[in-house]
Amino acid sequence: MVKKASVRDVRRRNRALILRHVWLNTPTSRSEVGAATGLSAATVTNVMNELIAEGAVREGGFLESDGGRRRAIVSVAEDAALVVGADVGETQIGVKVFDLAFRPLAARQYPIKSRRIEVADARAAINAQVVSMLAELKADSSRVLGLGLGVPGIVSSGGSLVHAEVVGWHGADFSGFSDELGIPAYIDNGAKSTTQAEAWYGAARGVEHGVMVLVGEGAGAGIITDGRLYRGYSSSAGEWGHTKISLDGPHCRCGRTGCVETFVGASAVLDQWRGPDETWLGRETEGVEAILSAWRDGDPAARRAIDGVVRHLGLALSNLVNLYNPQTIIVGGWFGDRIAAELLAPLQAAVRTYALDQPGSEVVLVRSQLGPDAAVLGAATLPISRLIESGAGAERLRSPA
Amino acid sequence: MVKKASVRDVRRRNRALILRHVWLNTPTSRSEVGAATGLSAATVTNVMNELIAEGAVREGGFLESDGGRRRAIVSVAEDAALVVGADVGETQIGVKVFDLAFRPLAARQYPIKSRRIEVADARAAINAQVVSMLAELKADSSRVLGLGLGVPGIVSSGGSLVHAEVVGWHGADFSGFSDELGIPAYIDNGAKSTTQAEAWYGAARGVEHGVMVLVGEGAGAGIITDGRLYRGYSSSAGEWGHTKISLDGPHCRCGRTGCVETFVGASAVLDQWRGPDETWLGRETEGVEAILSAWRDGDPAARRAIDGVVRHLGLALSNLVNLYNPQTIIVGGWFGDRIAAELLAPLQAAVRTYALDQPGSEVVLVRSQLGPDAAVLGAATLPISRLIESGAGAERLRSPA
DNA sequence: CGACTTTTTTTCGACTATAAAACAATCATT
DNA sequence: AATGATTGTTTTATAGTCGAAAAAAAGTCG
Repeated sequence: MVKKASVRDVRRRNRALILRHVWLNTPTSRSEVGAATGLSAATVTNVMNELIAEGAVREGGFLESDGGRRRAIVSVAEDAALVVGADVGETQIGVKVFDLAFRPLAARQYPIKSRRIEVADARAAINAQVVSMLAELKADSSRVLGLGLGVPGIVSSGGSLVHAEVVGWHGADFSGFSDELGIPAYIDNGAKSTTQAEAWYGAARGVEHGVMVLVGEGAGAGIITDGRLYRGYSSSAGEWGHTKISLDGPHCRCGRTGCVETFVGASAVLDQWRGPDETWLGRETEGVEAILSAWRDGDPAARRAIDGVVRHLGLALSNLVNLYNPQTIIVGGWFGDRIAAELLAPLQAAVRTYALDQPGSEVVLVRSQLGPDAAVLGAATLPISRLIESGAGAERLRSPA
Repeated sequence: MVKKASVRDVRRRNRALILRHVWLNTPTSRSEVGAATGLSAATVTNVMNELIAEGAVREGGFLESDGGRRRAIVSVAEDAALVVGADVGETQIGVKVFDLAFRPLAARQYPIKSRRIEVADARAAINAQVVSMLAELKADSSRVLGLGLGVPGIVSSGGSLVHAEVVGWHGADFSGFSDELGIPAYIDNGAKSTTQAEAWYGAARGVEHGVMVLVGEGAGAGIITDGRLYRGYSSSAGEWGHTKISLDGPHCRCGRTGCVETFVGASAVLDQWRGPDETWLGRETEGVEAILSAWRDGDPAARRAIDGVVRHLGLALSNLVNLYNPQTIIVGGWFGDRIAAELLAPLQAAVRTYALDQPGSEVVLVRSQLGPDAAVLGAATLPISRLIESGAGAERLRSPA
């Protein structure tokens, strides 16, 4: 329900508004912030000087004048702290260290061999990578604002338990993370954090109501509502990959049947092309290039399979259109992006065919822009997002840099 | 995106908070309001006296004391204005006049014979009913705070155009309504307004994240998110009845195939029971009682059909669970309510089978509480909802009563 | 050099909520 | 019946908020 408000809330909100604009448009100026937020120049000056004093924003240099006083440049205090993003994917764990302007300072990959990684192993791997990267950068863990972690499952109980049926995690405990590293940790579903990245820096910039779908081996989605991620009662909203578009259909690795994943996931499509006997494990990307090439050459089996993807994906997306009424659908994921690159127009046509006229005619499909790095980048937005929304009283920012 | 805030917004919000509590808990007292909203006694007194001066709230009488000063009663100024609710259903148009405490003062029904009513006819019928009811009540149209209208379709363009593919309305224009009657009109999708009614007075009271489904001839849904109705980009979100759970399947009246409606709608189920040759037009409710009775008697065909409803409805609901992650699902609509009355437990079991473990285990199914009147009641909440959210500077309330 | 423009800061007024004190009205107990 | 405790409501004083307007700063241009 709506909570009561007081004058303090006004400040918190406007601080967040200003900080957010600086972050997403750095470098900028006070007058620009005023125009963009609608706040008066007086308030902008007032709040900005607070933020500068606290170390979240840096002032320096001027923009050229065109007939008046020069605008003083304000920008993110990029060296005030570090932020770490980590993403547990299906084939690897990626970890990156960024400065506060999201420039990457170090990156590591940790391959997952067995498809099903144990929770303890994942935690240990991430811990080890972070420790070694910080050592390499000669940075103490106290300089790190936070660690954002994207996981391939549902995050519940305030971000400590992870449920990922497809990799065998049932209530995996991630609560001790921050203690072990001495860094505040924030955990979120990987599809959601990837969506957050596209919303800040990619194809979903400025989108108020949108859906991002990630299609790879499996299928996930992130929902943007009023410019924010939609979470639902316990943060698991948007689990599109296991919605059902068929009453029976192929078996899914979640143990059920008819899931979207089993129609549009990469290996499902490859199996449909060459039959289930030929195994693609470990070389799915090759397989996808092969089927696309065969499709371009007019191979009938490839044509059937690709047509099937467009039809099934179009249908599954039309359900999202009817239910969420988005203005934009961003198609991503390594397989989804390949499909979108070749077949965006037919896919959009399929969506409009299956969706109701009114929401269907308004929705526009676009490709994702950030590519495979989005997951780690998105994970790194978690601590920043928290910082901005809290209005940034971050003590960590004031520690010596 | 988030808008800037100022001290005025604080007042608007707290006014809305107080007014809302008075409305939904009338009669109440200042101290109760303070406890419920978290606002200080001083603020409550201050705002409440404004509301009383403006005519939205009435003071009178006292509650018994149990060891202190008596609480002064404050309540909705029920006779300060009238409000009209109208609902265009599939078989009839219902219109009711309420006072501000939602006590019904007059009610009318207008049967729709041809299944497909013309827009002009619907407008004329509603206008005529409203005029005659007001005459009967000896009330001038200037005494009416507003007319809320629920329609069986998508409402766009700020509430003036209605798209209802299944009744043949493509961009039907409802913009002149208020002028003709001299009453401010508010239009919304019928499923949404019904959901609003259950949220205020029925099974969805206090639900922050919920889904209400309405199953009759067709199927609709209203989504509650953070205690408010979810609308999406152009207010059409929640069109669950035409999401697809099958790749081909039976033809739907929307012109597509595989829609949820074609599996769980009343006539679809009756057709499945007795074959498409027996027509149930005009006696669907009889038919439903007949099939339920046959089902209780162990009739195999009825058993198959009812099992099918539970399975298909469970599957279609599980998609909503995965996508919206609700804490509660309210099952309503005339057919849905009958099913829920007999088969709520198996239905919940089916939902949990098909949904992912985590969101599935948390969701609870309940029956709707308000019955068929909810649609008209919900429509009447539209002007009140607007009044409350605006913080109620309503001039209409000050006109002589 | 002076007029004009643009950006930023300062000053001041209008509103808000709340804590604390004051006031009001009741009950319970002696 | 008097007294004190308790509960509800109003008044008063205070701190914090934004924004309009004035002032100041720092340019451009003729």
